[in-house]
Amino acid sequence: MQQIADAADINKSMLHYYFRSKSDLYEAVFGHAVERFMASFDHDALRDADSFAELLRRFIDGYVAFCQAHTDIMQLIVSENLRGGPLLGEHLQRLEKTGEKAPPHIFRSAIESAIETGEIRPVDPDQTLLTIIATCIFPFVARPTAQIMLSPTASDWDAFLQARKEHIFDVVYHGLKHPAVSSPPPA
Amino acid sequence: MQQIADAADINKSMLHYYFRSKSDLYEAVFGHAVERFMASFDHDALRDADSFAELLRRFIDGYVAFCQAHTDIMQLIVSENLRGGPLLGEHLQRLEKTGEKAPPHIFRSAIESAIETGEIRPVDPDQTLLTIIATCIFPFVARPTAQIMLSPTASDWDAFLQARKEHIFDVVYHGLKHPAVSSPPPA
DNA sequence: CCCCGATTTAACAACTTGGTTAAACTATTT
DNA sequence: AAATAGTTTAACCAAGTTGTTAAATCGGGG
Repeated sequence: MQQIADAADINKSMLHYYFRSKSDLYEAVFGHAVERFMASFDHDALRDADSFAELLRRFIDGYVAFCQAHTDIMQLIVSENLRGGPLLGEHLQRLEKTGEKAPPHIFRSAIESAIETGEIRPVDPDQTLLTIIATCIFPFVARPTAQIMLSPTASDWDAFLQARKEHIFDVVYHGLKHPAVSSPPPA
Repeated sequence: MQQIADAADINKSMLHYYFRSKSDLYEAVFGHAVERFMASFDHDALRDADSFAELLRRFIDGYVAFCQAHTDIMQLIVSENLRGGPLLGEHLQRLEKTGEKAPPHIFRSAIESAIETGEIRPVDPDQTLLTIIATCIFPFVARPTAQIMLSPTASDWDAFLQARKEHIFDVVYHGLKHPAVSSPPPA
């Protein structure tokens, strides 16, 4: 608490004044992180995409960029997940009530639409969503290992991420789209 | 240390007797976890696969199964990664010296071969490896969130993982293989 | 001007932590 | 039987933890 107060350039007593206990403080911080994290699913560029391919590309770009810019937030959320995440329940359900639709649900329904129009193969939307998120987030979660085992050194990390966006889109979209046809498959 | 000693059903003094300090103990445990984790890349079933598709399928099955059976090991490794992983360097390099080839490298060269034979498209092996690992591990890293936002409740978690193996193979292999041709592409 | 909330300061209490120490006891080996 | 390594017990210490308390200080609005 002392260190937190110092870093925030306020007084330790003030911390207890506004946040009764350390766990209260953590919960507040975590709630803030969850909101920002969820909001990252839902930026304007996603709304005016004329194809699923375009939507997917923008989603990947935005998502990786968010993790890149706010590594701390992402780490906090992953960390809470690793712990078993007792707080996740409350906060996620709170967001589902507040916003009409939780951000990831938007993308999921986009997947379902794309299946109906025949742009992509019939896949499980949940699994697909998880796959996309996983490929975007994981480099940040396992960054030290990735940097040791794969080629990228710390210096060209940004370049690696740039290439990653393209790779994810490339592999995932090829993995989802209908093979060699652009129209819906035979019923 | 007291709790650890109790859980191990030994005496607290014994812990300091064998492991001088808590960080020594942690390092030993972590090293053990790394070895087991790396070994999971390298099981016999991988060696006699007659196609990249079969290799990929077996790798995914084995990897998800490992995470399922040894969640604690995986959590420890991910956790250390999140912390910035100062220990990862030593242990990973130690393994690279010991074993002739680090396990993930085997799979990477398999990707390269499959590219040469034309079974799959020319993709970045590093990125591809990271993608496959990410899709396998991430459900465990983000399990609480996944269970809240996606359909699976705790009871059918195993069924979800079973379906996940198939989904990963389905999407990733479709994403990698050459579209509609089984022979190498025109030079 | 005075009051009141926000803020600071500093000391303090209760408790947990990692780690040490010394003495006694046990089992095995020589 | 004697020596030795492993093991237990229990008390203890220094440092760090969260959290509390009370008094002093500051700043603005009625």
